[in-house]
Amino acid sequence: MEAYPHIENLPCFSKKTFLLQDYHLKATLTSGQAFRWRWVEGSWRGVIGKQWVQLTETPEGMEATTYPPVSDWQWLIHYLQLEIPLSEILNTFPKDPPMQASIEACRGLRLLRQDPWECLASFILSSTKQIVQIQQICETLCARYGEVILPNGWKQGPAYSFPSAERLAMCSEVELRDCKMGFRAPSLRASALAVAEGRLSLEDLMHQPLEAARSTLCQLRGVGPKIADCVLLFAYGFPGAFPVDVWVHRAIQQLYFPKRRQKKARIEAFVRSHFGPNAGYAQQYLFHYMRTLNPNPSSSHS
DNA sequence: ACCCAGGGATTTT
DNA sequence: AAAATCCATGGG
Repeated sequence: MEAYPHIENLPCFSKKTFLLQDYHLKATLTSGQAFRWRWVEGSWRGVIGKQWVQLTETPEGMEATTYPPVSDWQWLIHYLQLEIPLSEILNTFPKDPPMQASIEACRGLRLLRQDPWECLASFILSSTKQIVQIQQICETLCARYGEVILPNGWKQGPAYSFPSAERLAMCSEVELRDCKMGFRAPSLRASALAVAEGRLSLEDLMHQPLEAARSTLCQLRGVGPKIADCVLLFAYGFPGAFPVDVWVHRAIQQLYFPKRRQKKARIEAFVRSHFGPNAGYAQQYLFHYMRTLNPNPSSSHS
């Protein structure tokens, strides 16, 4: 019996501290943009690409730990959008009471810049699902079809990468359904095949105008305007993408038109004209504000 | 125009 | 303990 494992068998992590200002880590990681961050023993743990990541808040900012070790941290800076001028963005928001209240409620909330495939796949799975269930489906999918990143990366069990389009394209519809995704299975499979066979280039979308990228995404099965705009905003960073889900719809209705109910077209016209050049950012602040205001939707319809 | 198709935590009855 | 609710896309 050896008292200690051989030193060469110990996982080698790398750590780096980041000075942060105006960064609301919890709101950023739990506001329905990404589905794989978990609060474990005082830190946020997740997987970005093929890196296991642990983020621990400190008085000055944040300590990041990653496996396998890296020397260049640009990928993390980019994912977390650490270096964007947030206050300039917030200054472009409308100076109305709902937006100012939203800023007050979650100042420091940022839009992540996620991998396009993971983002597209996750939001195909998100339709008609609540955040908890989306998390569960993603977890199952990763455990079955992702690669092991770190054998004990979670509190219990290994951390997995998000499965590639190529890997998911090899799955049958039945295998995907078995991950509890129901009628979304054929949609996920179709998009995985389109990417794997090169019929859809997720890189190309980055260089296209918003409208063109949106119409490309909307041609995919299971992708409507809401899911398309989520991908355009959370993976590509199109500042004008504005996903309207029931929470945002409710926010607009209740905060901007409390007197009488507006038709859907009226709401759509309003969001297009009202929120300025960073409408997508504004949407994320409204979304989070609305959820903190009223966490249980069933008791709030009127 | 309506109804359904997974599902499972959360909330209401 | 049982029943209703949530959620957004496509198809009949």
